[in-house]
Amino acid sequence: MTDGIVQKTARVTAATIAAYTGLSRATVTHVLNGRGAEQRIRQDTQERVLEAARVLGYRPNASARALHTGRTGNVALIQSLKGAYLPERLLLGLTEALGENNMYLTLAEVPDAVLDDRAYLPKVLREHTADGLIINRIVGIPPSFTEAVTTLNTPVIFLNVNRPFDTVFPDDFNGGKLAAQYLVELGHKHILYVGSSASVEYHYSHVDRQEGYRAAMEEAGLPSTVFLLPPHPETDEQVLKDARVQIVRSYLEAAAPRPTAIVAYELAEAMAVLHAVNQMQIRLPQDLSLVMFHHQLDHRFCIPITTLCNGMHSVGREAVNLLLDKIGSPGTSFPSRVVPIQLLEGATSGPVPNLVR
Amino acid sequence: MTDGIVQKTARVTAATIAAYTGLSRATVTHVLNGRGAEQRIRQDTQERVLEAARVLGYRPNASARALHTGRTGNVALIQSLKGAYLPERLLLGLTEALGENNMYLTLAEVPDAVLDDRAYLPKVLREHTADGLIINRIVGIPPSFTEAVTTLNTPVIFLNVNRPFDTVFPDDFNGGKLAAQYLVELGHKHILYVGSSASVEYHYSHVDRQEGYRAAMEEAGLPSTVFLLPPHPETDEQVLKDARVQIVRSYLEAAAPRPTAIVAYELAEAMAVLHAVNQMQIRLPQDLSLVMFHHQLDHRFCIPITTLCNGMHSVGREAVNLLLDKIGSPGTSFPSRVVPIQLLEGATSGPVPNLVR
DNA sequence: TTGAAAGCGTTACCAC
DNA sequence: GTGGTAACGCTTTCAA
Repeated sequence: MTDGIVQKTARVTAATIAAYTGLSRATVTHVLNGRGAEQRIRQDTQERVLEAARVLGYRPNASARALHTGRTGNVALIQSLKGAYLPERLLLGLTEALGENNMYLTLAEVPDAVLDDRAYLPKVLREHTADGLIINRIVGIPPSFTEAVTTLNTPVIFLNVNRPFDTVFPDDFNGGKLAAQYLVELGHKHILYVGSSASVEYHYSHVDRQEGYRAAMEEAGLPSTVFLLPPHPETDEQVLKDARVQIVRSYLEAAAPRPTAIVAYELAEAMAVLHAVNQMQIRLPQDLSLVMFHHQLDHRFCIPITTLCNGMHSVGREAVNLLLDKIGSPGTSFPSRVVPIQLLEGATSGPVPNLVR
Repeated sequence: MTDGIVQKTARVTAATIAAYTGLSRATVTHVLNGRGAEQRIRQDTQERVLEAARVLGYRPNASARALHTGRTGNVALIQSLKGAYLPERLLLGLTEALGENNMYLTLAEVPDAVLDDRAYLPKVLREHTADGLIINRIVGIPPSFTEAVTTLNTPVIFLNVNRPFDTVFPDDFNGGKLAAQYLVELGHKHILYVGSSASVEYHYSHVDRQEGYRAAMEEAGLPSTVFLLPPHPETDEQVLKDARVQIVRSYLEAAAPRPTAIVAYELAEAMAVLHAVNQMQIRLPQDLSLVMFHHQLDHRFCIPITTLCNGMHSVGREAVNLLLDKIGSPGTSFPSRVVPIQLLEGATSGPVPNLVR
């Protein structure tokens, strides 16, 4: 039982293997890193090393390697603690692409207070922890923060904001066009866009989706109508008092002619429409088509809402590619990558009702 | 302009500061680590060091520190790539609690194929990358994987599975009880539990929620009725053909007496009920109360569904606490921590209709 | 083929 | 108060 001795040993390093096999540290690491053949190390020696590593339960120390290579193998995702937009698909795209490059994603959430305080930098930026940074704050990034980050001489890219360089974001303008074009194609003439009001400055997509819709309607020679709901509530108390269903209902009841199709800014607006329409005995998709922007065709909704999918999986993958490019050529700026939005047909959209056609 | 020289220098280390200030490396690190007073270093010397660090843009190298201290400051979250259950609240709880301990969360998603292959361990387990591991696979963890992980002599805990030791999970049994008790309290006598069938072996909560419901009904001297839907679809094509709304509707139309309240296993079941009920002109909450299990009172649903909240934020925080305990006393097993489920009242539940009362 | 040795940046102990 | 120095575990170059 040769391995009885080492069973409980705390740390197994390359040196442990060297001692165990009676070889030198260099030989061991050569074999361990697959450079055995290159270094013309005897086959049986190689096997001896590998076997020892297995028996001893050797696991290379990532910190030590990082110290030597200057690469941590980590990418940090930085975002605010509260207002984070982090759909699973995005996370999946990020980790998947990083995994393919033998890297990890480190989550570094930052309290809003810290983000806004010019003087204070979060720990992840004060240390040298990651080979690159991905900034995923949706709401306006304070310029002071952006500035602080860019002076850091660590490669940085941004996610889901509209910037000309070093950024990955979905093509919401063409997404808006696509939504309208799809409905026009189905024969709809009265297509309503339902957005959310107070948020025009909040995120570029509020503008872009709407503008895309307008552009497509104009191209089709159709009138565009935009209806903005009050911003959706943020606390549990507010949401209980929320009257958006009522507001949509009043609007639709008064609308003449009543729209036969609706483009909703996102899930919250689509749900307001859905509930209002249910109360009014309007059936989807027979009487009304409903499409919305979302990050996937959500299976949990049972009756899936036709979705303009903002391709968060691709956004994640592209972000990694862009960041790796930046890590490869430090200091260079790359043009932003705009990810197309795709239509995923659900069960809430169809041809225009006969009545009108 | 003294800092003109160092502007573009690639790496700034403690040695750079030492050279810049003309002090020794030791003095510099003493000051940098706040041991200045303790080491009785002159005030102006300290300021000189701090100023230099600021000017030079010094950021300590985490790998070097990790190498020395033996602690990486990272915790790895391991889960399958596809079937991941990762609500934002959980992530928030994890990163928040880790942040308070100056640690980071590293995401290591693992392809299912790898998880199931006995021989192959994912990179994150083959290396020494993190101080502890959190395993978050919902569906049955292959025993071979669990075994491989526990022989790793890195502290490991599990999340959202039902194990007696080293695990954090929500108290779904008492959650089920709470759901029923709440509705009984409101005067309901005919309370239906709607679950999902094929998944009884899939996750303990399928059993526990249902059993909790049964127990509470029995205690109240009321009959319990369980209706199981076919498992919810996984692909976009299947979801379009999904007939669960129809199934719920048929069931409710035939039910005598018709339930006045429903406990849904989770969002997918609640949505099936919601759509069916809408089609049948049954109003929530006047004619029917609906509650479901979920990780938060979801604001995007506009009409929020009364929720049995499985406290993912607390689960995340507790998980970190437990893991830090394990890191503190390696080798020890701790009893699992069961996080209570809380009722968040939405707009879909209320007193039993007068008719019956 | 194998071994010796330097160095990555940090910390910490021990002299001065 | 301050400075030298060893050690953490790994990689890599150069000799033997």
